[in-house]
Amino acid sequence: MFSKSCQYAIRAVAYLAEHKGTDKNAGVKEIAEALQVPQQFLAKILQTLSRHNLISSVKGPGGGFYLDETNVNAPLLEIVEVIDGKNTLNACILGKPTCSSEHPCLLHQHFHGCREGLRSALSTCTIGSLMDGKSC
Amino acid sequence: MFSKSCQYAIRAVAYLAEHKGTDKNAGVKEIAEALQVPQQFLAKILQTLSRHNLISSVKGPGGGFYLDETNVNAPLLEIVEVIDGKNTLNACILGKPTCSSEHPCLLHQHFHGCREGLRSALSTCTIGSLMDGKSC
DNA sequence: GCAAAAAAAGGTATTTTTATCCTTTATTTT
DNA sequence: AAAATAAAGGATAAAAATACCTTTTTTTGC
Repeated sequence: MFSKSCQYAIRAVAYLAEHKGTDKNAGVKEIAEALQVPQQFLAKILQTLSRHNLISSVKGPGGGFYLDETNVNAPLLEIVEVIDGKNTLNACILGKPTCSSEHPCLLHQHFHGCREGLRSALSTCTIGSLMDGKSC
Repeated sequence: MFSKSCQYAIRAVAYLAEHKGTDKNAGVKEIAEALQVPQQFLAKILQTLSRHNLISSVKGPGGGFYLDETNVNAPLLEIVEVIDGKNTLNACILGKPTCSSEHPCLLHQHFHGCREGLRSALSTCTIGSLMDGKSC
């Protein structure tokens, strides 16, 4: 469903949300250790998120990543779209290019609801809403 | 969600089901062209399915793949398990090793229902039930 | 028996994804 | 100003997934 990059991205953002309010920023090293994921790989992902203004960063001593007041308003869906592409939640589960409600694949109806449920959760749930250990 | 191998596998089996009753067997070439997927890659997948007794095959002229009376009773879930592994429908959507109902990841509850819906469809729907162009 | 057909099997090649390394740039502290 | 810190960026490496090619085995029809 989601690539590892995307999984790491969502989890990293959740980490930032949970630690928002702390005065100090979270460095790649800290996040990677907390999530138990490869540090340099995560660094790339955080760069991408930062470039797309989904998270914020400061360089230098005491620097790291954090969420500003704009970041918290973005829905989680944007993370997915930035990392895995906008089509992730539209793709046919059997990879048929022609799959749609009009020309459903044999699993279409079973998967469609699932996908839309996820999409709506990811659209509704903002990055900020993950603060204080809340779920989506 | 499913690897391409698995997507091709399910679609190929569906093709066999739809063409069951025809007196002639379906060759790799025929199936690959019908599904618009790489022939040699599909050949490997069909081999695997055959080795696991999910489909049947005969070599030589007039040979090819078909479904026998045992094959038709297997649920589609077995295809998924053979190709992508038994854990496919249990894995956490965010890749957290510890994710469970007791320790849910932040998308757990939204994804859980989806996964179980799919699992139940794939368990209920046998290969044979795809004959006559039926869906799951 | 022989030639052709078609799957089985094994190996190789390509592409994509995941992961690491190393240098540069920006910032902060001393 | 110098040193330390941490992200940014570029290039490379390793692994996995996908795709292709060649040979072998089996079967069929002549």
